[in-house]
Amino acid sequence: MARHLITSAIPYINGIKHLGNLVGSQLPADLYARYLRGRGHEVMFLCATDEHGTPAELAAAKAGKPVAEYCAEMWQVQKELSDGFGLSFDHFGRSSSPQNTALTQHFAGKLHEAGLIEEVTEKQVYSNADGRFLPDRYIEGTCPNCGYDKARGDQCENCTKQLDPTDLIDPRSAISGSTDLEVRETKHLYLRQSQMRDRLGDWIDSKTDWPILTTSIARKWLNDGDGLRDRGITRDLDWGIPVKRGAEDWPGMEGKVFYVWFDAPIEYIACAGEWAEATGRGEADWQRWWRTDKGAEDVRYTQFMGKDNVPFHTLSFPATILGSGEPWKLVDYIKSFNYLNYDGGQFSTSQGRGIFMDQALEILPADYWRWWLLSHAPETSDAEFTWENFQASVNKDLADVLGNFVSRVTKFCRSKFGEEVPAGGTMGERETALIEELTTKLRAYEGHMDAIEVRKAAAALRSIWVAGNEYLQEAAPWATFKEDPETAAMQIRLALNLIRVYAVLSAPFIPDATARMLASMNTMETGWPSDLQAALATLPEGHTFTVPDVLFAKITDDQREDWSTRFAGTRT
RNA sequence: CGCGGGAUGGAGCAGUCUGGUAGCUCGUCAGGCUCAUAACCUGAAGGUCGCAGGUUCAAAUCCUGCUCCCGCAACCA
Repeated sequence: MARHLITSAIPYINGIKHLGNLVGSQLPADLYARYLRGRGHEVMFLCATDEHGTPAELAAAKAGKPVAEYCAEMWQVQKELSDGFGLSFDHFGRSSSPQNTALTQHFAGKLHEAGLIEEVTEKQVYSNADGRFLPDRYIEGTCPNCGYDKARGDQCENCTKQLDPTDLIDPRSAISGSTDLEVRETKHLYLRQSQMRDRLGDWIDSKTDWPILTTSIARKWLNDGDGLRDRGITRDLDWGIPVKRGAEDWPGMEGKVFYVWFDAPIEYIACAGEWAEATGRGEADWQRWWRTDKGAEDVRYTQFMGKDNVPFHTLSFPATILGSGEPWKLVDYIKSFNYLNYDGGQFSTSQGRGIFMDQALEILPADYWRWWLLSHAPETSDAEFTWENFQASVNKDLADVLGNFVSRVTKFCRSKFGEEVPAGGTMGERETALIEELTTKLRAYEGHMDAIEVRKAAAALRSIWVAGNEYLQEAAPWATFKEDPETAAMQIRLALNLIRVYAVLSAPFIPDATARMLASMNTMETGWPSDLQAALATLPEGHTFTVPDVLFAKITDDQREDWSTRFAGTRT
């Protein structure tokens, strides 16, 4: 038994997440966590909401609520949706927690002691009407290059030229539209990542088993241009973690907060503290996951995220940890994902384009989404959601292959033997061959899951399901029953046991269906069936069961067309 | 010369690192079965692997050039 720490990129607080967000981090992380628990490992699976920054303030203002209240409400909403999708976090925390506040300030203090913090005075655009400094992206104006009148302060979307806010002609606030802007001097703290370039580079180079997507993005940032740049870790905002070094005030930094990307990854650690508090545990209980001097040296730490998050997890966060000089656990493996597109374009939170977590659960159970998203996870390139593909995959895999297997076995048994595992008969060559074949397939499934090859794991699981149908076709208990009821009983006994095995193996992908399969098989035996021979004899002769309702109803053409139309536009 | 990912039968993908008769799922067609959610099982047709060169006995796989798609480009997170 090993110990696994798993974190998913923490979703931003400013709204309900879409399926693209879900499949890029939380869902595959959950798959892995459930699998490892199923194999009997000790798992700590953490996630949280990322609550700081300008977008949170603006979203709260739009909702007409104080930002703290808005975040608390949205945390609740996201928590309920993650429960709805069966995301099995040990704790779903908040980056605005007291634990994260203290820890973020602690790290800043340590980095300061190590000489890795630099104070920089810079010029920033201030909007008098909005009463706030504006990030480059929130300044609009006319592009000096192409004349596009909605160019942003960081880049013109029309001609893609990179800009400085001061380049813009007739600049205005993207928030209020006000042109009453001025450039003010302000002081900020920079993390001297450039000092740690070699250490980070060596560390990345040592990760030869990481996905290409992960390491290539990291290397690009390390080597591009002048190399890794220092990064501002503070902002002129009201909502955030006050800038302090440890418990002490930071002279000259009054009224400023840490940059959201500085405190967000630290929440991975703080979240464990929140977990300990919420479950009545002490410091040692969470530190044994995070401090290599306090029991975490045997922990394997795996992070899940979309590709846009990679630089912060391969460079900025490790820079924070390494720079602190303290023995915090560094990530062992980073699994990153490309993007899921929706019907020819991007999912978009800001434009309300695509399917959002709440809408998804309104129309279909979580297992449908979990199965499709995971079996089509954008691992090697961007992937695309289409209703046609979704309907076809779900109907075939879940309804026809798995659901129908459960249905045909249980109904046949009920009609010929009653609702109990039939007695009699002995296994023959065909059964030996089946067990051998299933064992091979199971080892392949385990291999892909261990390697976090999500799509391959889904394909392997599916082929395990298919083997059941192939066996039934060959054994043909409906025919055997006429001349040799004892042998038919053995065949069905095996098939009923196979349902239980399928339930256990499928749990990481479709936990709700697993629960229903186990309930109908009237069993709580969920140990991993490493030894299939033994596992297929778990339900004894005479064990009662019930025929379950249809496990997965098919998606009809009418439903598909209806949803396709309904989700064609943007969310209102 | 900004960086990275991708391009394989109608659709979605694997195979590329470690060259050696192109594989999987869906769809299509044919057959079988009749226990089952008109489900299941078997078989077949269909691709020369974005384009052009090169290396080699042999290239989807290695090298060179090019085209197209997607993302990123550090103060959005």
